Amino acid sequence: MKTDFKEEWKHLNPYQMEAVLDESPACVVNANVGSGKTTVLIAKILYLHYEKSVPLEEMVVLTFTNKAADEIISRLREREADLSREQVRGFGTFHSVALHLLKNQLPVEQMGWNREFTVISPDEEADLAAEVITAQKLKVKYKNRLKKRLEQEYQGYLRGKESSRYKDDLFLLYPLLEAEKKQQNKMSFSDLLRVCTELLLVGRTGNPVSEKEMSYTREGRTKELPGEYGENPALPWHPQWIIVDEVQDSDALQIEFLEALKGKDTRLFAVGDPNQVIYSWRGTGENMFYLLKHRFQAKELSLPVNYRSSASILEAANRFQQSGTGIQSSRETGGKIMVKNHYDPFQEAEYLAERIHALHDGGRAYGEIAVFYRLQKQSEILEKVFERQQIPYEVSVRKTIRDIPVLDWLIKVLRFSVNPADEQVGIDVLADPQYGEKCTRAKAKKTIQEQKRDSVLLYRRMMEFQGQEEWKKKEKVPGAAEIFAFFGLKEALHPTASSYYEDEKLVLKLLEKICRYCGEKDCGLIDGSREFVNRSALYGVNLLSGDGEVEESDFIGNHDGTVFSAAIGNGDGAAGDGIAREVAKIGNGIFPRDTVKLMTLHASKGLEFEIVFLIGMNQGLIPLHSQSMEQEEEERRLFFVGITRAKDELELSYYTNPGEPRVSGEYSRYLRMLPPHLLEWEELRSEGEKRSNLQQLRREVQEQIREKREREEEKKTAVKRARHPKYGEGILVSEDEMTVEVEFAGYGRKQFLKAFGEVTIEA
DNA sequence: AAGATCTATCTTTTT
DNA sequence: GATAGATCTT
Repeated sequence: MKTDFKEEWKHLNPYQMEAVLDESPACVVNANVGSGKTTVLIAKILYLHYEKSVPLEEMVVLTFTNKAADEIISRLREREADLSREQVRGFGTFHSVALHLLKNQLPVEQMGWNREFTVISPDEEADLAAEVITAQKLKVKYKNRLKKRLEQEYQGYLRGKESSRYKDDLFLLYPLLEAEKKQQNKMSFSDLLRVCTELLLVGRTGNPVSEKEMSYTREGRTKELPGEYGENPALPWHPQWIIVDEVQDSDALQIEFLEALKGKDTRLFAVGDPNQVIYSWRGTGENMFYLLKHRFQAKELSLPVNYRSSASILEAANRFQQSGTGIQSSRETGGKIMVKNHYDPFQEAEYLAERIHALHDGGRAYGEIAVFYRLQKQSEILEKVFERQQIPYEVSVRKTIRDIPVLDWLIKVLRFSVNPADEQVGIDVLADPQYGEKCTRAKAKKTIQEQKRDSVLLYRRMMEFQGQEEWKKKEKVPGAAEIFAFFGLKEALHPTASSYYEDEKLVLKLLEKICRYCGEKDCGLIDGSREFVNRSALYGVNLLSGDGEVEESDFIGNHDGTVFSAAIGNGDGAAGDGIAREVAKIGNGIFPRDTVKLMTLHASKGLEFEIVFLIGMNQGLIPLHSQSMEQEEEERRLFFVGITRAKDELELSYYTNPGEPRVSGEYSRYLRMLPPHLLEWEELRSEGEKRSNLQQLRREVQEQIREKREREEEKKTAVKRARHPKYGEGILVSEDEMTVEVEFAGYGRKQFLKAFGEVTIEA
């Protein structure tokens, strides 16, 4: 085995080598863009494991996304085919590792939860908070922004600030909410990290970081904890190594988790790039990289050499590098960066289609080309035009199980089944207008609180689930059809509804996935499904596909739930229900399909392409209007991330007539910040802008986009139920001034004139 | 209940 | 820098 690495290490440069071999107590690596960060990370793990005989189980490898964790594990598996799940139990996102520790090692009971706890999403936490507010008659302002407030002010609460920003009862809500979560035996994302951190700190002595330095620990909070772990001598557990990827993205809670996890003999190795902080608006601190270095008195190494981009692209990027000593190029030359203007987004899309065709004819694969933009909605025009021009493309769209109503509901059924203490999710299931028991939330609550098992089959089955002795055994995992029948799902999915076939297929697929998961984990259905639903909460999830399988008309995504929904340039991409679109899997940054990739600048982070078009380089778009200096700096980093994705060719373009309210017809000042000798300007603005075919294109595309938006709006509006004397209860499909359209189970869709007043719509 | 005032959102999205 | 929505003031 060892010789393999010697061979591989020949390709490492001295900086990379130094990082791999470093064994300082704490080390942070300042890794420039494209400097082989992941290579170093993997080499380091392999080095420690094979050369230094550190068992993989003694390493905790933390990433920020599931995708990154999956990439590391799969690269490891290339070396060691029979790598077991157990061996890499410490590899994953901060949250998934915390979950694993809470489930398997830490005495979670001491904090008021039970080992069978489930994980809830921020949405569910906000819903629960709203209920607590009502029940306790709290005065909380801005309830429509509760989710955001809950998250934003949590740090302040933990740090012992006296009251919330708006002088209301929010800080009274937190402890009540926590009590309710304990009562219902469930944890939010931040609970996972916080509770895990606190338990790791229990009874700890001789730590490099004293508890007083823990910035979130409130006076008194730690004292409430029991002082020791009781009879378990293995605790507290500390790994030999902690390895952190993309450390610039960590937040305060994550740093504290690191501090708690790090024992006095634990070594810490963290890699990151302060120039690629583009998510600080969602809570990442600005200087986490240096904060970490300071906290752990870490040695700082750097990876200065970029192996990705041409010399001219790097010279441009260096003007936007905000920290560090500049990126060193590994390539001698590079063509100029093209700068072009277009009349408007339509003309630009037409131009791009033409250019891409030419590139393809010249031997470039579609998959080597990407188009980046600042805003999600900028993809619409490109999509329509590329469809017409027969350009195969994929757009990055985040899709998860939660976006598919029937699966969202099914997961909730399972969540309640494995944790009947979760009253809230039970109510969600029974009161679901589409798949539930056609009852109000109040009635569902009564059913659950009074445990009226006999009234509703579904409720009874959910309550009986955990009692199925057979299903506790690992050798008795049932098939999907058996579980389907057990819950009486056929009835719930309305066998006569037009959506039944699709729903049933999706449900069975997910159930099969769960059964397979139990097999892999070698556990019974009860434990397996509890773990599965928890993972699905953290995984954003698309767990519908097995690895690598790509089926037509299927719904497949990679592990972090990102799906590149594709249209293959053959007309209606958004067919039917909008779910079963043809979709391709991306994993590990490798795109199996030969398609042009369309994505936002944010989504481009971590990827690379031979040819990159960065469009909409207008003042007010790149950079987007920002109200603070910090935000403006982040816009610059975003641009930096975008241009450094390109290996060979970079083309920037702007509109002279953007046609959007906040976007100026001026080109971005960022273009003036680039060294002029690197740019080649081409004036494309022509009279062609008035070509009639282009005007027709504009009209048609705008109409299509308008329709698409309407359809989406329709879908978003909550499902309303309607009642008709003859057809009974149905689901409201659409409504205007004159008519209503209702879908009835068994009768299909019917339209009615409002004036007749036969149909009553529920509020 | 109207009118004044405050706040966040125009954007990006992970767990 | 305009606007929608919630909250506060009267």
